[in-house]
Amino acid sequence: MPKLVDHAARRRELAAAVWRVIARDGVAEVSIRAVAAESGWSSGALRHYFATRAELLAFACEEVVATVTRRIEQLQPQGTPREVAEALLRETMPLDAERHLESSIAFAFLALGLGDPELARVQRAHFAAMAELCRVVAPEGADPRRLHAYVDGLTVQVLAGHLTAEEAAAGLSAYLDDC
Amino acid sequence: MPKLVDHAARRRELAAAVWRVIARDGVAEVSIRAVAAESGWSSGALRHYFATRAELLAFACEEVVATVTRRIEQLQPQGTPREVAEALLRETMPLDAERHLESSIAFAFLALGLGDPELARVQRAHFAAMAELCRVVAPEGADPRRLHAYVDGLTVQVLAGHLTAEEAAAGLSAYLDDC
Amino acid sequence: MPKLVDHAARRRELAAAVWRVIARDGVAEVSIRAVAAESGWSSGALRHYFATRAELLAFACEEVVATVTRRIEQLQPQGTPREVAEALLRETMPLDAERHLESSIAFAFLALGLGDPELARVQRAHFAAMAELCRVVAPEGADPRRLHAYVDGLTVQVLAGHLTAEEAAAGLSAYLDDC
Amino acid sequence: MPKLVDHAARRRELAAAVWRVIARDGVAEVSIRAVAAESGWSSGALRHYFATRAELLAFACEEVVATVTRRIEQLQPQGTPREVAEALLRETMPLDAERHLESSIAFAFLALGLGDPELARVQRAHFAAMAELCRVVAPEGADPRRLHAYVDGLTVQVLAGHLTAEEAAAGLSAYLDDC
DNA sequence: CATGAATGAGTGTTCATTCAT
DNA sequence: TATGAATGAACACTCATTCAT
Repeated sequence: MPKLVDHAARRRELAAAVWRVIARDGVAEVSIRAVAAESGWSSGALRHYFATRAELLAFACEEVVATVTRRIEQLQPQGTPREVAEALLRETMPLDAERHLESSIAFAFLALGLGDPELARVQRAHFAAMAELCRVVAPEGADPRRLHAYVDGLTVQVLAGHLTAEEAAAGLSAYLDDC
Repeated sequence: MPKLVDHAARRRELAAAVWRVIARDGVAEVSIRAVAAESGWSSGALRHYFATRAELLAFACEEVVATVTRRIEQLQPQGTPREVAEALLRETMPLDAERHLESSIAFAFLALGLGDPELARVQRAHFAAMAELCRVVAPEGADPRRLHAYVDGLTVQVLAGHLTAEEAAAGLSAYLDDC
Repeated sequence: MPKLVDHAARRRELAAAVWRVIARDGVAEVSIRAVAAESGWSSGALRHYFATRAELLAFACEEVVATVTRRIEQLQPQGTPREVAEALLRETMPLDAERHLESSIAFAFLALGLGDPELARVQRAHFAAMAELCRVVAPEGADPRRLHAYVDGLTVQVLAGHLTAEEAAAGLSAYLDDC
Repeated sequence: MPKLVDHAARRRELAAAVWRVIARDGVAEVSIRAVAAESGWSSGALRHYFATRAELLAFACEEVVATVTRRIEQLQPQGTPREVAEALLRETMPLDAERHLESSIAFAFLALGLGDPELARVQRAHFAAMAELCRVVAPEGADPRRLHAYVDGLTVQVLAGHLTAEEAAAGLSAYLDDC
């Protein structure tokens, strides 16, 4: 009997290594060798779990989105609709170190995806999920699409260093107040 | 008598070649060779104007920002404050082919810049200029920072294919109406 | 009770997989992995029957020769000596799909064998067997070595696409007529 | 002014390195790195003269054929038609070290060419040229195609180690005598 | 100023081989 | 016996950079 490996778990482990490389060195530095070194496996070993670099990147991108989605689905925020909306939207924004990492990875893939149809597909699904979330949580009378664009704008500005996390959080809070 | 070359003009010419490569093949395909071929110069010739690839990229990024800035400064839109605001902000958004190209280039650099301090510096200047523009044109009583984030969010969503140019333009118009 | 495996049969089965790979993809594409996939066994399983890739190739080469030899030995062609000669020699030439496959495999190994002593040994035995066959079937008064060289020349020219199977067959027939 | 290199000469120089690798290590050992090492250039340098490995191989193959062809065209053998025929045909056969090298290279490419259309094209041209030569020199009443096949058969048997150079030469001589 | 030759390290990918299970 | 996980070196090819001319 051969040694058996949980492929799905190993793929997630390798995707996490991709994230760490992106976070530390930037998306331009993601190479098979760099991910192998980061994960502690040999470069050949990655081949058992991802046939190509593109497949690895697509999965790593999908996993970021899935991670955020899972977290939001498991949250059962209590409170007024206004409080629920703020709690859920904050989960998607780069307001602490972990969420900043997630957002910067998703953002890096976004730029990469401009030239990669497979990544583009994953990302459109991501935007659609965010649009749906905004539709659900937007206060009565507020335009969920405007909310979505505003949240995305805050996110970009935090990632680019134009806003601090606190400024973005305050912006969101004020926006919801004004609806 | 030495041959005299207009360094600044040549650098702009090469930056334009960078843009064309990004637009056609994606930011991952920008190499010295590709830019040399696109510009019609030899790869060695680029060395006289940019010491390294990083320097070339930083300048190409700076030039995108400068181009948008110059265009806005030269515009003298007529009409009500509301009309002026919309006209100027539309100039910064990917609403036609030329502006879409500019925005996607700036956006590509943005993702790249997450791991490159020099690019990050250029981009922060860009955000600061946009913030200033929003401060100037925002309707009385409206929060210019909220406007800025909203416009950036619309831009990202168009680039990612989540919104069409028309939807983004309509969003901006409605937003200004509501202020 | 241990599981019993007919090693010789398994080795022949794997050799046949090698042939199919050569026929479909060319000799340069013969890898352990490709043969494993083609045969339906795991790559590790091949290790029990062939210690190295070179050993596998040598056996696959030997088997081609042995297959042709067995077929010829089992034939009991009827007719005049002239008819017997033609029938047996045609068995060795790439005149139909199956024999073309055999010949092209033997030929591929021949080129490979120029740099591999083990393959070279197998191939010299092959030439010796063909020489013996020609000695037996050559018409009285005809030089069996000349016949052998002529048949080999026809074979090469068919494999290289210089002659069609029909032209080669006609050449052989005319040659035997002229003896 | 840049350093200028005679591209055609450099390509021939690199093709010769390919030949030496084939002669010493076999056709399976021809890699860009091996040719680079054999030629004394860096692997990157080869890229200036051949865009891909396939291009390098095709040129090296073409050059073998061209070398033989040039040598035959420059020969002006004296004597009877019988003597001229023998002299020219001997030039194409592996009867001395240099010609053995040439033939073994051409032969190695032949096996490779079974799976490479570009090489196959070069080789068909080679066979056509040989067929033409045989048509020109074949004694009156002799079948030039039979002569061609016989010469090719002798060549294969020498390369495979089945015949010595002397035996092949004697075979050719006797064949021409018998026409 | 401009060229293009040259380098050598880098890329993704493939591979034969080893080995614990 | 058989599996498939794992390694690490090899492959073709691309690249930024250097430099003699």
